[in-house]
Amino acid sequence: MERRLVSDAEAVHAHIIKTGAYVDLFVMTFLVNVYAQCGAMAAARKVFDYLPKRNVVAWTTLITGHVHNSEPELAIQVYLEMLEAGSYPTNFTLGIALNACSSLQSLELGKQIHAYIVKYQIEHDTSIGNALCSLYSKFGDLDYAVKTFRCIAEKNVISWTAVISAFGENGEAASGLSFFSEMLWENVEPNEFTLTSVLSLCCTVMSLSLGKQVHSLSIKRGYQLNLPVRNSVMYLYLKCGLVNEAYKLFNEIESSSLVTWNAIIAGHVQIMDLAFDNLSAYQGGTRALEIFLRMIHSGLKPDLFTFSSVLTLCGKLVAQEQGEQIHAQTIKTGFLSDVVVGTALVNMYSKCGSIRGASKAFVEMSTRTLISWTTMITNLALHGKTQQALQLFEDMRLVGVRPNQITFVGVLAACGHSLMVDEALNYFEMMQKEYRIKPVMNHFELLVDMFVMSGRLGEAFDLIKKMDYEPNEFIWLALLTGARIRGNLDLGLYAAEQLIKLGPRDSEICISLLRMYRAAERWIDMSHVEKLMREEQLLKLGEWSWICIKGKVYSFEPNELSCPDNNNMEMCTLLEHLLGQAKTLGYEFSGSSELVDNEDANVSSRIHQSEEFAIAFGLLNTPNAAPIQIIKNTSMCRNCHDFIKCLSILTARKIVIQDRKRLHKFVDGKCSCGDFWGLL
DNA sequence: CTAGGGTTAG
Repeated sequence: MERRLVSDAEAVHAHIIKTGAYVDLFVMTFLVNVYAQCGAMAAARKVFDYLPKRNVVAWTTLITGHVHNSEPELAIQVYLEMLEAGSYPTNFTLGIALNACSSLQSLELGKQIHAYIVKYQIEHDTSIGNALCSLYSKFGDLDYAVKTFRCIAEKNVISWTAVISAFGENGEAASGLSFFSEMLWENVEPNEFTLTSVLSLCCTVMSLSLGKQVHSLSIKRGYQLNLPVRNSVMYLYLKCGLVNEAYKLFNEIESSSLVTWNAIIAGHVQIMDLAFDNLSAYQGGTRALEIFLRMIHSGLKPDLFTFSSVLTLCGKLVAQEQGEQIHAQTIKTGFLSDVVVGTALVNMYSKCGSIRGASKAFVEMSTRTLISWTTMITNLALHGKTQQALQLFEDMRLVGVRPNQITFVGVLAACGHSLMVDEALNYFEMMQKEYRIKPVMNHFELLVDMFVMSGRLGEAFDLIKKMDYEPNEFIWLALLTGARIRGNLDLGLYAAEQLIKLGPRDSEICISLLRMYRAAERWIDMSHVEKLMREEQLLKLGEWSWICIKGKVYSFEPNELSCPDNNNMEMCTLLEHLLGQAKTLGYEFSGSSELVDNEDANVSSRIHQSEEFAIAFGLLNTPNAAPIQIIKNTSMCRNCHDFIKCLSILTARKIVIQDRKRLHKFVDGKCSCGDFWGLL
């Protein structure tokens, strides 16, 4: 609704006085509402205080005004004042009072009001039931929210919308969608609120086909110009990869709101995960940064949604410089005190390679949620800080925060870094016995990896057979590689067979298969895989690295040192020079890049991996002591890894590389990954 | 004269 102007309210007020209508209770209650709707609560209260008489509608109007103007404490105060004055609340009053309870985050007060409702046996009333449903949903009690919904005698659109969004709020999007079909089955017409909510659920479950149906339904119902509906559709399309459709909607939205901008930025950040080997996804990241700057330029003020997304973006672009600028802005605007923004900040520093910055941000948070703790634990694990991660996990339990599945993924990853298999198994048991958490695929992946890495192939295989999930390619690949290295050909070939059944998706998997078959002298299988690589065009993942300097992203491809062109002459010279120096430190080119696995490879035609160019570019374009921060879409090879360890000594720079699988932080000749980076 | 749903973030 359009926000009214105070001057309009005053004009109405003057008119009422002139005509003498101020003696009329109905008219004056209307005036209270008018003042409330333009945010002038002091004036609203003054009019209320001069009312000739007070009835429950007048009280309710005042309470509603306070709730809508984000003054829930005052709303409850007035509600109590009303009870003291001897007025009985109606279903309208109780509904808005329950609303005040959820903004106040006071479940206690909500329960008191609920008790009153039960006492007078009015929980079947539609408006009361609706309010109760959304109250319990906001407090995370989905079961109770559904229960109250079921209690409603005559369910209307609002009841259905309330329960559908309750599922969304509590991470049960799929069930929410089945309630939507139940609603249609009952012939209840969805409105723009329902459709927006449902579109958001489609987005969560990434169901483009259903989303498209809902989109056309919303057009059929005449909501194609409704802004929230359009925002949701745009976000859905973007997140599902229909970038052009999303842009079209974005450009068509004339009075784009902050939510529109936030959604398009967030969507870009989301699709960066969609295709790691896709350059355009990363260009999407750059574009998101540009859109953010454009938004600022247009005079819109970023809010907590903007800041959370953009901080995540900076983490994904490994763009610490930008991240620090955003950090400063969150301080200036006060949004840093928001727990989601704080958590995003922790994540940003860590992903940029600064675990100290992350710890500092974490310690300085005034409140922490489960997600904040989990973020910090997972990131400590990412940096190879096993003991600190496990200690933080204990701290978290000590302050009474209950871990979830993802927390345990972080804990197991921390154990994995130090190959603490038995400790990991203890935590795995704790998760199931003490916390009744069902293991997910990630847990099995980490455990299998750990077993394999420590040579306990039998236990790895037993675990694979025991788990409730179909083993995925990661699992089989880990087993295959471990078996090959340990010379267990039977097990390795079995894993290879399973991988073939899954249909290898990329060249890294194919290369592992080739190695396995070569070790087992299975020449026919080898040629089969080679054929597959040719036919499916899996021969080589396009390989890139990126570096972000001053908000601009530069990308690099691998190249031969022997054929510099004008663009890379300076970089090639620098690399050549550093290569020579590295040799004096004992660096030796092993002759074969693991990715290429080419027996003909020899020292004279050493190929520079893309990250080396990115590093050279960084060295030439950043100040002396600045860290070099890079992203790479494939896994690093060992050869490059050795070279970059030397570079960290030679250049006295911190070098951070986020590759396809993990974070490498090179300082003084050492890497945080501990030199084994899994078996992929 | 008063209400009860919605979009974007970690």
